[in-house]
Amino acid sequence: MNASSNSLFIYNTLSRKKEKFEALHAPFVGLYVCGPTVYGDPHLGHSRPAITFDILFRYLKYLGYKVRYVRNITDVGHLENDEDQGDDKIGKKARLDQLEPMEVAQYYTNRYHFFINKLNVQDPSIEPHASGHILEQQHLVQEILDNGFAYESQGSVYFDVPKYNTQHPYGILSGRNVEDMQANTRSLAGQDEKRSPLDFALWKKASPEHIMRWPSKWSDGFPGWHLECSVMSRKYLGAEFDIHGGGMDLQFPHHECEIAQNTASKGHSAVRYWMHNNMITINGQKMGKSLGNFITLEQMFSGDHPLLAQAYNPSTIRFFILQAHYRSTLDFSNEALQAAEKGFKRLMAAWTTLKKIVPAAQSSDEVKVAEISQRCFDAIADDLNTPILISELFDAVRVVNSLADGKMQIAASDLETLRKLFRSEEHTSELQS
RNA sequence: GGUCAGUUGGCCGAGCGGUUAGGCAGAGGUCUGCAAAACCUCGUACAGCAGUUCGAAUCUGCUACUGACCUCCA
Repeated sequence: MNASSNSLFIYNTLSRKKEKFEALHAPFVGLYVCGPTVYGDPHLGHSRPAITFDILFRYLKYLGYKVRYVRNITDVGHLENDEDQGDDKIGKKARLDQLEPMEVAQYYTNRYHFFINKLNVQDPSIEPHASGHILEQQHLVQEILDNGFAYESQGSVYFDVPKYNTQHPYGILSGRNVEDMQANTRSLAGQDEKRSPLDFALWKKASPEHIMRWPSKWSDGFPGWHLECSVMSRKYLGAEFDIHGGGMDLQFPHHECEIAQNTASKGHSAVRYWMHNNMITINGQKMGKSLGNFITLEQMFSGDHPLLAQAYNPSTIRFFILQAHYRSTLDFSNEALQAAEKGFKRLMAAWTTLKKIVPAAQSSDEVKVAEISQRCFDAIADDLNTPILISELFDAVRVVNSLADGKMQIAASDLETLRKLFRSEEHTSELQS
């Protein structure tokens, strides 16, 4: 391995530039990724961050870092809408189905694990639940109150965005400013408790029918959604850590609020590198809960959905996702999935062939294995450029097939390099079916 | 309306100032008998207009269109 194979450049949403990754406390790396809200089955869109950050997790470990990967489960606090008075997603589901909220959360957590694991995604190091950190969340609310960046109103506590903004810029991650937002914010119903429509809930008093509730000095209630990630990342990764990932749709308001909460309590943000994966689209539109245009992973695997021409293997889906760069949108279509399926099969066939190749005394001139290998590592190091990496692998496929045809010869050392390359792809990209 | 992305060959999808990305489909070929499979070879595309430059898909400006966020969403 030479120098470039030991580095990593990451596109940091905060600076809008690719930056060389430097661990804060090498050899340790802290990685936090926003996980699912467990009130429904995981769909194709959920697989993107899971796979993207799985690649990152594996590559960091390959580089020799000891990575603590924290991915949370949101099982409380996530409201139906952001008027900060809607129903809790889990609680609503529980009431409708006459279940304990934790039954709902457990059921969908299990389902999430089952389907995401099929995509060959490694488990995170820690998977904390928001409901298991209510006390810590209350402490953070109190800290922010003590520092004067929040106020209590009728049993609820809100973050004071305009006040915060006088000392720290609010909107640095998503490129917004408070003046513009104030001019453009829609007036939502039922916001009389808030001083400004930009303020967000840190603690909400529970209405009588709200079944998920905890006692606090302010009221019987529940924590605001944005709180959990600030609290759990701090608890498990420290007040400052390396990488925070998540979907682009979480950039605002979720991650922006997280930064504000951290800064309001500790005086500084916690995260060094912010990474955001783009969305999977369907007919050019974001696949998501709100539009109801999603296809669950279960349906993808079974083919049981009107839009699916067939069932797709988990490995096909993983390959399909990795054929696009994580920061680009990726459009779902049967044609694209079928193309991925065939390409992936060809790649795997070459790997099978490669295992049977017998080495010769020396390599033919065309067998430039070291160069291909180097380009693969350069690609992954360049902000996880998996599409380039895959295109290099297809160059390797051509070499492998020529070797099998006896058109080229390969020396033992080159053969080992080639096998290692496919094997490390197996480890970093898990292309093996 | 505000902010930010994007528009690449039949389809998907990289590239971000000069060199063939890659995959799928398609065409041609090889495999001592046909077909299939497999493998090999081939494609000169970058929304439009103007500009900068010796040179632009890549930089600048304008126009058109699409999308994301601004409300829950990975």
